Amino acid sequence: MPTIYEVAAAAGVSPATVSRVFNGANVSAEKAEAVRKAAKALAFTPSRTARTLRLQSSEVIALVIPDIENPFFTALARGVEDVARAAGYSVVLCNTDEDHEKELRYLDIALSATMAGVIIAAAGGNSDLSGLLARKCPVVAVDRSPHGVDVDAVIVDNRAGGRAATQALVEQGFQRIACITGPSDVETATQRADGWRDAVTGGRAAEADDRYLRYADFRVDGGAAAMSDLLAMPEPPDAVFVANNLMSVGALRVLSEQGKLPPATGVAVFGDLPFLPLVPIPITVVHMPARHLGTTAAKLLLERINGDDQPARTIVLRNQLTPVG
Amino acid sequence: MPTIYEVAAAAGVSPATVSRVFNGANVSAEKAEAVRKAAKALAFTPSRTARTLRLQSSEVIALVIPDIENPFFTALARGVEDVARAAGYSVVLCNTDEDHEKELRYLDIALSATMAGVIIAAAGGNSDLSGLLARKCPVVAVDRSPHGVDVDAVIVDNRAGGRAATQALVEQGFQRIACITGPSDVETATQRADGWRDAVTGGRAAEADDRYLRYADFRVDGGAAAMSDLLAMPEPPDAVFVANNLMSVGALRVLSEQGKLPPATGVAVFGDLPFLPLVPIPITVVHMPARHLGTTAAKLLLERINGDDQPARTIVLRNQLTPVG
DNA sequence: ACCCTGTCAGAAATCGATTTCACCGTCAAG
DNA sequence: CTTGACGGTGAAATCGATTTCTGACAGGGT
Repeated sequence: MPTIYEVAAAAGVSPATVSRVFNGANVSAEKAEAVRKAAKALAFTPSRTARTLRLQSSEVIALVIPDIENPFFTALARGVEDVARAAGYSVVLCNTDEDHEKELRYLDIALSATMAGVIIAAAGGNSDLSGLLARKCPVVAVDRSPHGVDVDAVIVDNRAGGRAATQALVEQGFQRIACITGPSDVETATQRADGWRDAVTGGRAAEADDRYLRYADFRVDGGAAAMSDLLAMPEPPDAVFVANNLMSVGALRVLSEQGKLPPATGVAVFGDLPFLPLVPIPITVVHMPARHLGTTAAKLLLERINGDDQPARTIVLRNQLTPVG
Repeated sequence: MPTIYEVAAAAGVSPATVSRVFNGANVSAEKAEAVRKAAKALAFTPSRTARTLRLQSSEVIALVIPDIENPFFTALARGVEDVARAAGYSVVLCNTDEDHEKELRYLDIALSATMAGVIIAAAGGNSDLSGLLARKCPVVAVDRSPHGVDVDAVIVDNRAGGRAATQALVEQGFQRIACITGPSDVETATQRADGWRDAVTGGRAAEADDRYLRYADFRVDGGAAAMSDLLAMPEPPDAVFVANNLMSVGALRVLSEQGKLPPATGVAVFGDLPFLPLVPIPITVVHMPARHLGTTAAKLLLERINGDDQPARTIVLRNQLTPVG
């Protein structure tokens, strides 16, 4: 790796001048030309590390997500990426696997590498953003807003979505509507379950319908296990609201195995499965604007990076109910 | 961000001693204790940037992939991640979107941030790894081995897989077997098509069967467009070999729309669709060991990082043919 | 003539951690 | 009693780019 000093020597100028050439300061035309030629000849690339150390900030933003194998989060990542790179920033993806330890490690890296900012879909429960906030590192929460800390957030109305999805099942005439949701320490999971509870109890007081509620892990196998469990009940449900996309794959798989696919069983899902709609199975889907969540979060973050310090905002995007199949 | 100097001052020692405490060198018990206490009190985290600058290397490896929304690559990423973090490395994901410019930019970053190494599934055509190689930055190619450069590679036997998949269709009695493959400048695409050609021509000389060959883009919509195109032929194919997972989604979607789903049409796919097998559609799948590709590539890279400099190796993993549905 | 302003460019300080070098004790071997 | 080895420590150099400070020089106004 050639350095700025070698370029300077080759061009017969000082390192300061080389730096100025690359940063658009006042340099005479001849020297600028000489520097550019020397730089090309040496295949010089300025060291980002040195630059970051000196400037105490880089043009990299960290995107911290809990499950890289979930298409929802990858679509969201694309949204973040599009906006970020248009503004000259690079995005590095960090997969926490819903694990607080991994999450903390990545946040630590973001901080000690003085990244420009962090967009985070927090792993379950109480993510520790105190380090970032104490150092005034710009943070935007997306999809899930971490417990108790006051940061910009871009979310959807999980309760309303859960309610609408469940309501659709009610209107289709199903009687015993179960709910498979995510970990009880993940906000989106409990809120979607709340929406389900709203709809099944209707105006009436809540009965003991939590018999039909299952907490799983937002993953395929968890959804399958919960579905099996529900179907094994003495009085099994005749419909199910599944609180995320991956779990619905597991649930449908089990229903398929037991010959109870829709329309025999009512199914409503929170979130899209981009690779699902091959075959006409009549299910209800609450569409998640994944990419928009990402672009919006990225825009907020860029504003913060550029010095905006108004009080934290929460942006709630709409999600649409669409029957599929 | 407190620095090592502030910790040193608080603990009443020199910065050198603080560094030694954190790097396991010889320090007396009392001083070590004092340093640790001061560091805790100040919430000190050593600056990775400064460390990287001084050591001229970091514990971060870059994983460069062409499509983050393809489950194959995210599974591969999980494999890389597992191995890397077990060895104390962090992984940053870089999505090139099959775009050479983006790819080059990320490789440039990897270099100028002195990352420990790069694992790359090259965007189509001739990826420029010369910068990395000139600087002796460890590189491992995965899934696709870049044109002309001699680096470690972990791949599957695309031609054999394509042949086996197509052969299965032949044995099922289909007569006019089409092929939808990826961009013609992506090695895996042409190799899989070669395998298809092997099987359809059997022992005989190749006829003009390229009428049934379509180059698409390895994405859902491209697969759909190619399938539509094929079905609009005067003598449409009665079976199709689709060279990657996402395109098969598009193809199946079109077949579904036209009421020609398997078994009416024969379908064989190169690569798994984790979210596909909900409904029993009889298709043939060439299983891709995505995660294994990732773990293997990561292991090779770690060996290189640790100084192994034997000649470049190519590891070919097996892929299994499995009928599904 | 004199001063002021502005442009251009180099020397040197700076960012924060690591590491070499030098030095001081202490203890064991000769 | 000397020599050497070794553990412990700090001062200072180092990694590579940026930026302040400073000075040289040119041109314009009075």
